[in-house]
Amino acid sequence: MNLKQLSQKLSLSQTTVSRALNGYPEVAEETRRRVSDAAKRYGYRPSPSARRLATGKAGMIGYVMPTGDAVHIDTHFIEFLSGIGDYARTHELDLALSPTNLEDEEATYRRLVAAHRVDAVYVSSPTTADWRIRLLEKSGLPYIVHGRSEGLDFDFPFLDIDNEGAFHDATRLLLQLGHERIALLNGNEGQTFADHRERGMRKALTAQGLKLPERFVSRMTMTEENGYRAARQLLADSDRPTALICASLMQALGIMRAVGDLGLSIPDDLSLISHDDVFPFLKPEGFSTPLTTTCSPIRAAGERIAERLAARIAQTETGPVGEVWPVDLIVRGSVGRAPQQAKTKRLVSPA
Amino acid sequence: MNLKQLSQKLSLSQTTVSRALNGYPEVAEETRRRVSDAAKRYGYRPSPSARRLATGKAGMIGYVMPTGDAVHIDTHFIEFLSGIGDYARTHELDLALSPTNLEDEEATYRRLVAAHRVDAVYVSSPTTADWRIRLLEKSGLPYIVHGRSEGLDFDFPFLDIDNEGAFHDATRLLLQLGHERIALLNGNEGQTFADHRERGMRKALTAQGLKLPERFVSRMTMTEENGYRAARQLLADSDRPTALICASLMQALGIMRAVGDLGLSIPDDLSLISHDDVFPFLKPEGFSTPLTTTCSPIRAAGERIAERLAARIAQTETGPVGEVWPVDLIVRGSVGRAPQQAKTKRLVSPA
DNA sequence: AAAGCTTTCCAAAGCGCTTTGGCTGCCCGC
DNA sequence: GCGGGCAGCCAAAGCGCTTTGGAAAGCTTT
Repeated sequence: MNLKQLSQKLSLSQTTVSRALNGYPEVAEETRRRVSDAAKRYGYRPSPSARRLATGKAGMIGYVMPTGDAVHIDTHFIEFLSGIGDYARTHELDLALSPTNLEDEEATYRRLVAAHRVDAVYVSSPTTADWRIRLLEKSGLPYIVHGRSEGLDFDFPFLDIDNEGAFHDATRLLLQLGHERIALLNGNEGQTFADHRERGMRKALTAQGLKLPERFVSRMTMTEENGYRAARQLLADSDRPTALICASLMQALGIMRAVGDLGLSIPDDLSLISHDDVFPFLKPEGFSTPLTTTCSPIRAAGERIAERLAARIAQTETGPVGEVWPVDLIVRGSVGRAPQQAKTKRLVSPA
Repeated sequence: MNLKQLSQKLSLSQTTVSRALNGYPEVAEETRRRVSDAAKRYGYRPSPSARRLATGKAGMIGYVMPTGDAVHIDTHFIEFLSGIGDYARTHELDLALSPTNLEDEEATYRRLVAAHRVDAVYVSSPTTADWRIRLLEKSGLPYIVHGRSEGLDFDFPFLDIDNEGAFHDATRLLLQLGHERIALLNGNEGQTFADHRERGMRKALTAQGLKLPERFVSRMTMTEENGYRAARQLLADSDRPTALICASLMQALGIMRAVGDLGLSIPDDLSLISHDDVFPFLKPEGFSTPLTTTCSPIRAAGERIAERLAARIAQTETGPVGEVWPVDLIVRGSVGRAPQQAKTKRLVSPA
């Protein structure tokens, strides 16, 4: 069933039917109802290709997917993708993936821009002064950055969560509980989200006249393995931290294993807070010691980005609109008062 | 630059230019050369939407991506996707993802089939008597299964690797080295690939008059964590195996960690063979003890599947074509002769 | 030399939608 | 009672490609 057939059934012109269905104003309400009823009854679905040809839109949003040592983004990536898909599915949008290895990444972006096969692009995991953003900005192709980038001399549209605020609040909570030696297991340096989190933590510490010593911060690709390693090292020290904040549940898993291996316990010996991007397969509330988290569903972000991308394609959204989502701090069993021992030790030999 | 403009530059009709570019026979070689030269010079790229509208093909291959607790497929999935993309990129094909949660999976498939928005579909990780295959077979939509399914009453097109042969050969190698207590850390039951691997192993053992006791096989989602757990348990036993075969590098990582924790060494105390799907970020030859693997690049499979899918769309391939790729057994440092101790023990108290 | 093939090209008709540029009534104001 | 404005509809012209149904030219065949 196509437009022509449908319009004949209704004894209307294709124009009117098309307009009725697409919500144009110059059609009587009564007619619009008739049309959409009929469309539903006959199961009419407009052909995407025809629509695309007529409108000149590709009906696709593109993503350059780096494949290679970026494995740590996988789980996040899949979940984010799902969010995009949730929206795309219901809005005549498709998701086109352009895989690339890291060396060809720039070429792949250029091709994407030149070939004009996608209407919009999204960029994930931006780094400081990210060249991809600069490239897209010049190209004129609609885009949105998931995250932020610093050090660029122009503004750009983005969606980010308040990483700084989240880690600030988490740190403050630990301080209120009497912790003074708090360590950070962060993502890699240069990743904006990681830099922001560290900044948030430092601000909270500074507000209490405390510092974050370099031996208490460790930056890494956020895997379980790396979390384990870093935690082992950190906790082996006699002057070990009494609290730990980490950037992903994967790291948290590693940390908890390290804690177990060392015969320590959470939260008695160590308070732990992790950021949680919300994976359906990993629930911090289900951990043996339920985990306190700063929590922001990455999937919802994907959905929102798709929505905004659609708006940018339709030109309903323009300009360097930035959106920062607040992050919830959800307190569960993994945090507690600073252990007495630590206090004592500090009295004996103050920093 | 579109077809019309190009044909005017060449003083030819659109028909001829189109045919020249698409390799139709009724065009003189000389003309074809002129045309493709000009196309290159002017940077002509046919509009996908127009082509799609004219041909009635969607120009897309679809994949229903389950998101949820299937996290263990992530890394494989991304790598496979890259392979598909490698082909798709150069062949006017796009990859459309339809994310779904497990409950809606069937509905998502039905929608995909009904909406007619993709020309072909691929199915991954088939299980025994997989209903998705049955559904697609009925639908008439071209599809290919990555892997196999048993218990269906019809044949279907697939691409699979010789999982049975691979694990058969791996087991035989271990037997030749004198191992008699060999354990298996497999994927989940019901996953065809896992069943095939177990079968291959059993056959090799049976050929030597040996059995695979149930306490020596453990089936799991193939994560590092699960590998670690299973290995800890398996190796804690005084009657522990002298060799281990596992189904993925992730498990192998966990196993190696368990071996380290227990103060054992590879290959002196334990020989280890893993299957390797070949990830760019995880090289078994780079492990501290280089790992012996049965090896088959999953990315190449993705590429081949895209190629065959294209052929099926073009009707150059029809019928239930099955393709089984051989798997290489690559011997590295992680295997050695069975430890003497084991032999001795066995002499004292034979099974 | 006429008829019949081939080879090589072309004009034009779609594919199914959107959108431009009217056209027709009808109501309003004067 | 007449011009202007507006709501509601339509015919037709694309969008850029593929493909059908010739047609012209050059050969071969009888």
